Amino acid sequence: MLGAMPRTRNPKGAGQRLRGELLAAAVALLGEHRSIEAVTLRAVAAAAGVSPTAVYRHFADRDELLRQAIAWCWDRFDRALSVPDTGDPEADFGAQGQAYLAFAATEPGIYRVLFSHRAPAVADDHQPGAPVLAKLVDRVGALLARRGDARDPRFVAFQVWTWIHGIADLQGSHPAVGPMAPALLRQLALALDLAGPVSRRR
Amino acid sequence: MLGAMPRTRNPKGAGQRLRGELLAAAVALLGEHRSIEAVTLRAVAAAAGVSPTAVYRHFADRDELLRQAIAWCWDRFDRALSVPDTGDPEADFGAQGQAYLAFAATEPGIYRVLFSHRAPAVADDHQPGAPVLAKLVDRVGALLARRGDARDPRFVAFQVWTWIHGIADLQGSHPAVGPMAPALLRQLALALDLAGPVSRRR
DNA sequence: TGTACATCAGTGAACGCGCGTTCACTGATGTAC
DNA sequence: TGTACATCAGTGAACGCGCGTTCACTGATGTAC
Repeated sequence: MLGAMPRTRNPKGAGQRLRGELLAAAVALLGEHRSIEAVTLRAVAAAAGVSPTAVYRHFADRDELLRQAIAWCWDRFDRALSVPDTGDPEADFGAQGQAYLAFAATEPGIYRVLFSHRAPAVADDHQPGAPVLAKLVDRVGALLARRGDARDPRFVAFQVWTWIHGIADLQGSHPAVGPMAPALLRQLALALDLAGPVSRRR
Repeated sequence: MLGAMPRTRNPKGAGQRLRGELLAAAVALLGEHRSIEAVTLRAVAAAAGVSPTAVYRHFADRDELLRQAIAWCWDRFDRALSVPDTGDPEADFGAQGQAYLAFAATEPGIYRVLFSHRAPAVADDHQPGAPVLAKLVDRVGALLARRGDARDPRFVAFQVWTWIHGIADLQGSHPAVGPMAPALLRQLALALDLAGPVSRRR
């Protein structure tokens, strides 16, 4: 890929340019290998068309390089999930679900890496996925309020999240799930009484 | 662990004993590292208290050792899912769901490894998880029949599977999901009309 | 019963390789005079 | 305008390490005579 062309050295003030190229290369390799450990500093450098030692001008070590690459992935995921508010909570919820599954379908390796972390014993706020989850809780809260549904938004949000995560994760590894994903998403909203006629639950 | 004690050499006819010990060690390491690539032949040998070369008496190479270790994991998972048929499909379904989540909770690393494979372009029957899925389709079929529910058992089984996989996977990485798992499982059956009063769906 | 020997479980040294990291360096370029 | 120099992007050789795999071997033990 990038390593193929000889790559012209950056001009004097533009040393930061390589930093971005290294991060982009690391993210690409994370997606390809679907794993953090399999991404080597030397491979990232080679993909950016640069010698391994050049990496140390921008990152303290391999660990920092990969930590920042993963942070960049979270950022991309978070941005992919930012669907505009149209004032129709039901439609917005569906759009966000589609955006979630679309990201996981387009970047299955990266999606897997994002959720491959071991459970750290920290508060929910420090979890890397916290902004994503918060976004979901808000959306579900707005939707329940609009529908006059008295269920706990947090619990319902976890129902939505666990289910959509299962669809997202399996569509990347089980061939039958991918084509089913849109139907599964539609039925998810119905089964959880988040779309269609307001039901008995209050 | 095993490597600590000096280990007495197996008697003449019992060369196969080491084979089992190596597989057990490999499975343990797979669970610890939550990844296939991170498990080295040398580490497996050391855990079994044996020199690296001894592995080659039982497996052609590292690849075969790990392939067989993973097959053993599938077998364990499949056996964990074999809950007895009591004649009450509703209760059996709940028991199997609990068994599924219990396995993933007890062996989160192994569960993750089992579902970490890239999607191979083969028929469903050759998928490693095929027996598990087949078991689920059967159970769901029996349950729908008993409840006089005309939905497609295969589709409902995929709804169940994606959701339960999401719960199982996230309980191993997100601290808030674990304690919620039993409640999520109960509500799963209700939301999908697989428990409680038979609803409008036919 | 005693002994020679084939069998068999497992060892240990060695290989080439890719890894992360260090260190001293090169050479183009903007800037000060 | 010309030139010396400091700055800065990036290199290349070298290190110690753990990896998978090979090869020739060791030494205990069951068995045949």
